[in-house]
Formats: sequence, C-alpha cells, structure tokens
Amino acid sequence: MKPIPSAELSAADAATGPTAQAAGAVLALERFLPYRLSVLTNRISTAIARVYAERFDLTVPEWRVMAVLGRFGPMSANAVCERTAMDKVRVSRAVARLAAARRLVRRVDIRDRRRSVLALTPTGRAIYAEIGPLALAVEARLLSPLGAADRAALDRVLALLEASAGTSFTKA
Amino acid sequence: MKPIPSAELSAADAATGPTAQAAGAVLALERFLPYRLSVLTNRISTAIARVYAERFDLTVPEWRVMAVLGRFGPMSANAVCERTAMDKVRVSRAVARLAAARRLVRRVDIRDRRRSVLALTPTGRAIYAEIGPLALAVEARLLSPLGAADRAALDRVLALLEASAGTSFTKA
DNA sequence: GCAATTTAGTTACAGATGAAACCAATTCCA
DNA sequence: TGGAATTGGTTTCATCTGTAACTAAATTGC
Repeated sequence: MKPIPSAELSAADAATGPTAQAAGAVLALERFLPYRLSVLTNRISTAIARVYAERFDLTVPEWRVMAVLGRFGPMSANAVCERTAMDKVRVSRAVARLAAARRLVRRVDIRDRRRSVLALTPTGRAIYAEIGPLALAVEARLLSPLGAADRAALDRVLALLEASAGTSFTKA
Repeated sequence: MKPIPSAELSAADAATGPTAQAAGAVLALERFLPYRLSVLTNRISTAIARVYAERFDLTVPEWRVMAVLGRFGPMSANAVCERTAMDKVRVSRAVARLAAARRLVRRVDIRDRRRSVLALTPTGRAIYAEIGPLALAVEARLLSPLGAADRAALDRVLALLEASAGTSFTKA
C-alpha cells in the first residue's frame, strides 16, 4: 500500500505539529506504567525464550507449563491456568504438545473424571532441571545493576501490584 | 484428545509427588522476576485493552501507534517501532488499518522518499484524547495501594531494569 | 557516474492465538 | 431421582503474529 502523495492531503487532515498536543497532553506514554511494563516484559521474555526455544524446541507456553509443574508438582490444567495467567486454550495446546513429546503425562483424576492430572515425566523433569539455571542466569544479569535495597523495593512493590491487579480487574 | 487412562501409564512415567522437586528446587517460579512481570503485565494489558477494544474497535498495536503519535507528534514508522518496541511488520499493519479507518495519514517524506511521515487525523486525535483519560484511570486504580515512596521506588527500579534490559539483551 | 550495499516499508506464508461453540462429567436443586 | 446449570477441557475458525523474501529509494565506494 503506497502512501498518499502530499498533494492529495486535505487541509483538515494535515499533520499536527509536535507541539499541538502539548496543550492537552493526556498521556505521557513513557511514564505510563502499563506501557513500561509491557515493553520491559517483552524484551525480557524474548531474551529468555532465546535460551530454551531453539535448544530444547520449547515454546513460551510450553516452558511455562513445565516450570509450574516442575515447581509445584502435578496439578490439573485449570490450576496451571491460574498459576500462569494463561487462558485454557493456550494451556490445553501446550499440554498436548508436551504430552506428544513425552515430557508430561495426563492421568484421569479418579475423583473428578472431567479433570486430568498433569505431571512431568523423568524426561520433562530433566529438561526443567537443565533450563532452570539458565533462566536464573538471565535474571541475575538483568538484576545486576540493582542493589539489595532496590531488590527489596522491587519485590515489595511487585507484590502490591499483583494484589492490586488481582482485585481491581476481574481475572480472565 | 483424551487423557491416557491411568492403567496404561508406565511406572517410569509415574508422577512426581509435590515434594520430589523440593530437594533440587531449581527455580522458585513465584519469585522469578520475568515470570512475575509477565503475569502482571498480561493481567494489566488485558484490562486496559477491554477499555478501548470494543468501544473504539482498536487493537493493541493500533492503540500503541496512536498513543505514540498523539504523544510525540508525527514521525516515521521506524521511529514508532523504536518507541514502542514493536517490530516493523506489526507497526506496518497497524498503520495500514489506522489509515484505512482515516485515523492517521501517511505522507511521503520529501527528504527521503522511502519514508512516510505518520500523523493522526483530527478523528484520530479525538479518539486519542478520549482514550487517554480512561487508560490513566485504570493506571490510577492499579497504583492506588502504593504510597508516594513506593511509587518513587517503582519508578527508579523500572528505569534501572529498562536500562539493564536494553544493554544486556540485544534488542530485537 | 553507477554497481553494490543499506535502509524503509510491504507482502507471503506458516504457525500461534483467543472467542465461541462444543463434548463430557459433575453438581444443583426441585 | 432426573433435568438444568456448571465446570474441565478440546476443537474450530477467523484473526494475529513473526520470519523471510521482496520492492523501492538512498547511500556508499570506487
């Protein structure tokens, strides 16, 4: 799609100068928390994904499922959803791929036969054990410019925000 | 895809108990910064997207482009990429949709005819002016449990992390 | 000058995604 | 009981996404 040549622009559509919004500046994007978080998070998860994506043939949702199961032990798909804030379709597909690769197994839950219990296989656990330290190394590098006080502050503030987001917004 | 009935599980694939990973616990997911950021950010952007998605028929990348243009005035698509950390394909498509909806115009840059200068139309500016306060309200609600000191700390730490992510990881 | 390289942006394609529809097991409650 | 509503999970479909290949304009090196 070609840009419209200048000559065809109507006067009404003419560009606003860089100062035009200064009067009613509504939203200073670079100070807007959701925006900052989004950009930062994107950069970080892309960087971490590079660590495991090619090397282990793992997608982001797959790694998340493995990480949750590795950390907390077997649980239902629904529980994985809650822990990761991913929707159930995404989890379902990640689980299907992981099961096909024999990295986890699904067992029917005897007490509620709609549910299946997901558990890493030894293979899955081995991969989890291998990726964990790599991911931690990335985190360490990221946090390296922060002193102890900064880290504590970050931890506290994140906890507050997590709580706030949990109550303010109805969780999907 | 049905779960495999329990009886067909091999012993080797049996589930790990919740304690099995306690010995070699590699990664405490709930303390892992990239994970926490990702969950938090997902929740927030979903909440904000709800504000404008249906009401203005805007996707996330479209809103980002509008926000940058609204905030900083006309610029090239490339400049938008840098400001939003979105890749150029995404920006290109968002711009195409916005142009089709007459929310922005592209003019050929006379000084470099490969480039086009993007600028919000009056329509686009009106939408931007309407969404801004709504987005800010969501942010305010999110930040409400934080005191002044917490907000300052958050600001500082985010700046450090942004710098750290910028230098540690080669930007996409 | 002008071929070779670089840069701005679009398009094609293959895979990922979410909303909604769906199936099956469970719970609710008259 | 037994039908309606709920819940766990999968599938479908239309859309979104990123990689890579592409076009066109500008710059570089000679």
